[in-house]
Amino acid sequence: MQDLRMTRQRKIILEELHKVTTHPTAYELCQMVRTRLPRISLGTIYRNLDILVRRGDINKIEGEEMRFDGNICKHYHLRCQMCGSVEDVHLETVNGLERQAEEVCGGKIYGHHLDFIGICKHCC
Amino acid sequence: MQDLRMTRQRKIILEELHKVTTHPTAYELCQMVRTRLPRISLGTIYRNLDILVRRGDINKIEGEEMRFDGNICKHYHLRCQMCGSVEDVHLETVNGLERQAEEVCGGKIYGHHLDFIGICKHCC
DNA sequence: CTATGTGCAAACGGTTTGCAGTCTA
DNA sequence: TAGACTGCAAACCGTTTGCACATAG
Repeated sequence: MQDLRMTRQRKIILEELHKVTTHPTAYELCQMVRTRLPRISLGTIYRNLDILVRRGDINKIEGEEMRFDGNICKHYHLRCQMCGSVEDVHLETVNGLERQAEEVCGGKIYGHHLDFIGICKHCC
Repeated sequence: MQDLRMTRQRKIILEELHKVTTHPTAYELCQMVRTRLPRISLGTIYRNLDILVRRGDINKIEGEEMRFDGNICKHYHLRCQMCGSVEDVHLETVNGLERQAEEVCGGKIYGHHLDFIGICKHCC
């Protein structure tokens, strides 16, 4: 990864993502950023999110559509089947699974993602 | 879910999916089915996969692109960062997580998905 | 017989990219 | 001042959908 500049756009994208725990989509984040940079394009949002993910500054959450997470501490998520939201689950992450999995299927395992499936308390 | 017909197409899609443990994409499955039904359309594949998922006959695996799993027993997956494959991990699933998560964040939690991140033994 | 299913092709929607001009370091 | 970055618009590509015809039950 070459010489990296901190542009006004990149800085504000990161700031806006750090303001929330809602894991916005690129489009939602674009709306948030546009309150401060009205002319920013969705393409710039995507390009910057990609760079920030590759630098490890933020996390990508895959699903029906991509969401982004400014919290890079290990944690789990709850996906609400009702409203589609992705909420943090403040639970101790399970240890030792990687080694077990490696024994069972070979290869090199770095970590795991865990999503709970259910209905969030807001929709219940 | 109304009156359900077992068409030639639906039957063969299910059969082809049961033949493999590779979690094919809709397009890959279409190629497989076309060896037996050369004129089947991708639209029909998608429509049938959707019905089969809703009936609980197969599972949908979300990610960069949708994949489908003919094995409906609870199990985990290894996502290879190198080749993009999704492989089964024959490991006991973790129990009791749902109750813990429900205590912590409320709502109603039915289950969890767990994906290991790493490099499969084929790419290592 | 009739509602469900199919093939086809066009539409959709999230994401990526080419380009010409801009701005950070 | 060079090369990274931006806004814009078009392209991309996986998925969905409308339609006229076919077919399972």
